[in-house]
Amino acid sequence: MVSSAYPVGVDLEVELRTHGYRVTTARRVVWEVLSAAGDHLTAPSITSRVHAVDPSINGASVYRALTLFAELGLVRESRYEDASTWEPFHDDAAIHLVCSECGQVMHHNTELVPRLRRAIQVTTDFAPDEIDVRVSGRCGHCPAESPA
Amino acid sequence: MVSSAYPVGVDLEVELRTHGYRVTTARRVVWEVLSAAGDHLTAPSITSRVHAVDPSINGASVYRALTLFAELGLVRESRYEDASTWEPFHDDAAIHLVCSECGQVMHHNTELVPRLRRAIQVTTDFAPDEIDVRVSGRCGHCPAESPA
DNA sequence: CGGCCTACTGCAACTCGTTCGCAATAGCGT
DNA sequence: ACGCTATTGCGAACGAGTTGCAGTAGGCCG
Repeated sequence: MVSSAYPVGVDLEVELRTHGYRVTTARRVVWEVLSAAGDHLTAPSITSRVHAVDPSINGASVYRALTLFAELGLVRESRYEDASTWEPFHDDAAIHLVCSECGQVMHHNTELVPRLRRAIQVTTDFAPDEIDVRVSGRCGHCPAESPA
Repeated sequence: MVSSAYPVGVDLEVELRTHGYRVTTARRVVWEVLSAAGDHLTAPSITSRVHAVDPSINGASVYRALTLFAELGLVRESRYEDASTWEPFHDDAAIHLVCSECGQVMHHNTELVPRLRRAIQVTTDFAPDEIDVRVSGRCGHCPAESPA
């Protein structure tokens, strides 16, 4: 249904109106920034990108928009390293590969995640909802650490 | 060699001395708190537990101790929800089951984690280091949500 | 066992991401 | 176009985490 791996095709206006929220400039710009990046962004970096588009949008409004989007299930907030990051919501079969050298976050789909979900359901009395997998390591573009 | 599922048997004194650090009251107390809990604790809650034992220990020292322990690989810091939590280091075959009702964090071991590690190694050019799996959901002790 | 060197601590001020209250503004239904 | 009110911008407040500095205490050496 969508061109990229992300569900960026979500119609923000419809989504907002359906739930009785107004479509405002601030919300539109924040959404544009998120969709354009398609990846993990920290709130401060979202704010600065938003400011690049429209400096009159206040930082607080960015936070409010992000919080609202999260409530609507349009984005997901996750706490990685020293800051929280936001990204368009995606299927949680995708896991996060975080390079400790360059900090880049990649996504990887694996059927091990749904399998993990089933395993939990079967072997424990825990009812799984979201599964968040984060792998730290070194990506292919970063040189191997020189041995000590 | 320990009663619980955690490697609390790590000898802090030896660990510190080996690396040329001094064994101090602050460090000992912080370590006690971590070992006693054996589970995820936020920095503020660690601080208050430390204060319960010895109110003269400053919050800053707690942070410094935690940071040091992390460098020594004795504890792991992870960012969950709205705060960072610390826990005694354990094998990462253990995944975290976080109950969204009562907030309790349980651990669960599964061979799917090592398998996931291998899968990443084989199918990507990413070299995995730590794997952190966090599952939100509802634990067996919390009542099912009443249907809308 | 006592003294010295310096790692470590307590304190307090500071940074910075995030939130909140309130008056002004701008969506949007009519 | 008008008016109701959700939403914004602003600035102040908040809280976690950090830092510099002077005093304290760990532990090595004699």
